Formats: sequence, structure tokens, C-alpha cells
Amino acid sequence: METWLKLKFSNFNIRQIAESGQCFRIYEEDGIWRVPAFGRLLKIREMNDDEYDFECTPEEFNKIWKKYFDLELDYGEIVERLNNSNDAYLKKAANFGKGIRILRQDPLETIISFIISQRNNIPRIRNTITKICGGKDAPFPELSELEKYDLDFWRKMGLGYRAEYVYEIIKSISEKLLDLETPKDLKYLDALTYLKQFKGIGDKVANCILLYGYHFTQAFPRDVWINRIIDRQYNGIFYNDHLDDIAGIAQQYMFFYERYGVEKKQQRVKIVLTKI
DNA sequence: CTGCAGGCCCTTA
DNA sequence: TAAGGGCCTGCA
Repeated sequence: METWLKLKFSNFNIRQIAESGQCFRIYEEDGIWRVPAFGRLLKIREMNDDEYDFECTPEEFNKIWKKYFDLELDYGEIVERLNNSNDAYLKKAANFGKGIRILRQDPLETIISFIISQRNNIPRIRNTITKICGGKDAPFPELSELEKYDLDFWRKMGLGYRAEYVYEIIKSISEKLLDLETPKDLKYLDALTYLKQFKGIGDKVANCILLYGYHFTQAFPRDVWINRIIDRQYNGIFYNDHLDDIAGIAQQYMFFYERYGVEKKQQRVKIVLTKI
């Protein structure tokens, strides 16, 4: 009873989206992409350029996935805007990652996931989150589940020192001390301040939460990758103010280009040498 | 065995 | 406001 909905997009590349570091659960198996989100498991088959089959009904697509993949926003225009800027690096990055979209993820899942991500590596983050969900395709637990877990549970999930952060923040959410709806009503900077009140959410994690969980596209998370780009390409100084509401999207292009673009060569050499 | 990975907190000055 | 040490854990 598989129903594949044939779709054609512009500026949509599921691999780029999956590898752009904004989510930890999308994966590919036997040529099929699996997207566990909002309690469902979407399967996606890549056909030709920009052509994809989604295993869902048109109703489900319109109701859930159109929004999740941010398909209402014209990313072609954003790439174009960056192409018209004076920033040579950003131009290259945007053209390289032009299939990326900023997912509109569930705030709760985003908060927990990005607390876990701090001082951590991607394979381990993915494994940890899979373990918390109880399987690669299993939905991320609801708050009603999460609040049952004690500190020891989070330690056993392998969170290390992040266990207390997660445990305390879930408690704060349960007690409505941290209201998941509040950031939606605030301006970007106020939402940032709001989230940073909570132990375990610093500047980088708060920006990730705002960008991926609340779609504040002006949020510009600075992680080690972005800082490395700023050091090498911008002499250590990069203001994102002029990018305004596309700063977060630009950041995504930069991150993806740094990880998978041509600049990667130097690092590859290093890895090879280490192995010899 | 050390070093380190998509930071944060806390303490100092 | 900035700088520096410590931190869980798994893996090279």
C-alpha cells in the first residue's frame, strides 16, 4: 500500500539537507531517505534533478512536509541575493549548497538534540539520539515520556555531563518555567536571552534552537566550523548583521561548504598521512 | 596512552 | 568583557 507522490522542487536536495548539520535523524538506506519527524516516518526516493517521490498522500504533504521542508520560501532568491553580494566566499558556498533548506523542526526535539551536540561529535550525537528514541525510525519521545526519566536514565544514554542539563531543562519545561511557545512571541534577541537563561544553553546552542526549531532565520550559530571559516576567510572578523534575515541560511551554506566543499582537500591529506 | 569532538559553566582579573 | 580550566564519553 505504498503511495508515492511525485514532486518537483527547486532548491531542494535531501542529501544536502541531511548533511548540513541541522538535524541528526535523517538517513539513507537502500536508496531511500528516511525522515522521522512529527511522529511520522517519511520515506523519500530521489528521482532526477529536483524530482522526488514522497511516500505520503497529497494531504499529508500539504499539511506536514511542505512546512517542515520550508517549501514556501524561495531559496532561489536567497542564493541569488548572495550571488549579488561582494562576498566571494559566500557566493561559492551558496552555489555549492543551493539545495539546502532550513527545516522547521520540533522545538522540544531541537532543544534536547542541540544540548547533546555540545563538545560532541556527529556520529555519537546520532547514536545517542537514536538510543533515546529507541530506534532509528522511532519518533522522538513526547514531553510526557521525557519527564518520566530520571537523571540516571540520561547518564545511561551516554550524555555525560550534559545529562544534568537535559534533565533540568525537561523539568523546567514540565514546570512551565521554560515555555516552548514563548520564543514564538518574542523578537530574535529576546528569544535568545530567554533561552540562554537555562543552564546548558549557551550562545551557540540557543542560536541553533532558534534557527532550526523556531525558524528565526537571522540566528547565526557560531560553532568551531564557522569560526574556522571566519579565521581563514575573513581574518577572524565576520559581522552577520548585514545579512539580516538570511544570516542563518548563509551560515548553513558556509558550514556545508566547509565540510564538503573543495576546501576539504587539505583535511583529507592530513587524514591520509595520519593513517600511513 | 593522549587528544579531541558542531560548548558551556564558573572563576578570575 | 575576556581568558582559561574542567568536563562525560567514545573513538582514533
